[in-house]
Amino acid sequence: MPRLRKSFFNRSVHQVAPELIGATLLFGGAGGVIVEVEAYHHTDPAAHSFGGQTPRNAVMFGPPGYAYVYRSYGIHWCLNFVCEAKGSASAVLIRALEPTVGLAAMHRRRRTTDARLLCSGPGRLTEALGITHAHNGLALDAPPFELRARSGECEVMAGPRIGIAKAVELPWRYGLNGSRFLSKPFRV
DNA sequence: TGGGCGATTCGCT
DNA sequence: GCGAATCGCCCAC
Repeated sequence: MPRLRKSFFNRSVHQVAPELIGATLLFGGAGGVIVEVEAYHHTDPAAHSFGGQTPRNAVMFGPPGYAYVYRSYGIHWCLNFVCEAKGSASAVLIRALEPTVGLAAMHRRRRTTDARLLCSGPGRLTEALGITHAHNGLALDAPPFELRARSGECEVMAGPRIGIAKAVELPWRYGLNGSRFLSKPFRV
């Protein structure tokens, strides 16, 4: 499994997002296989970067291959990977993992014994991995991040994104077909 | 300077 | 399935 380098992210979010399904994401020695992501493009009304650069979304306007972490609903942290060329302000939201590594630490941080509730949702997976605003802007190809490309083929589903009010119809949510660790099932 | 809102989760029904 | 919890960010005043 080759390690993902910054050049992997220096492409269209619509290429990168489906290729992240099946890849392995580790943070500080815990994590698993990415089973669900969403693409956000700077021309997209639902993207944080749509309204221009602000202190909050500044990382999205920087070079690709870095982590953009923001707070959602005043409670949860959400993890994004910055994509495309510097200034294009496009990113992939990581929505769910199949937990495989560091299970004990993730169960402790999530205070649950149910493996399906560890990383099945953007806020859940950041809590399980211990990711917060302190990690905003970190490079994805250096510790504590470790990203590895998927080893074989896998069946990727596409569908509408979740929890947004604008551009609801765009099918920019991607998931691993049949995974039990999706935050919500894909409509067939 | 203040009010409204959000890429969510969880518990209760 | 539904609604409360909860607060930083952004824009309008």
